[in-house]
Amino acid sequence: MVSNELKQMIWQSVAAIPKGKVATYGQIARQCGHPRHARYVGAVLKQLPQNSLIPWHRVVNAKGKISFPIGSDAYHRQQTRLQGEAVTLSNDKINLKHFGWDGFVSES
DNA sequence: GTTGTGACTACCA
DNA sequence: ATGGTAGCCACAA
Repeated sequence: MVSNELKQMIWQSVAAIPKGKVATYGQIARQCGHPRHARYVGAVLKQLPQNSLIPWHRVVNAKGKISFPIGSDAYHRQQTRLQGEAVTLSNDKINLKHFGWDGFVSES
């Protein structure tokens, strides 16, 4: 059964994202040893309970944007959480550089 | 076993 | 830069 262990690793990886930084689904998947499972990362985050301590809001797509339709409730929720972590957005785009597991990866 | 789905990506016009 | 397309792959029905 792959999904259980993968879920654990995903939670662990997401939880390891430093405050004020963000990572992409692809990075998380890669870090877990499953480079092609970016979508599954999203699926797992979706399953997280609202009271979860996992900082799911620090996970964005490869374009550095929130992976929700702009203006949607979910989008606004994540945006709010990010701003609460001192992360800002300019024109729906994350400003801070992405968190890289071996340092930092330049964006923009 | 087959089909549809998706909080994704990379590539190309 | 922006939008469309084609791979991708676990999961649920």
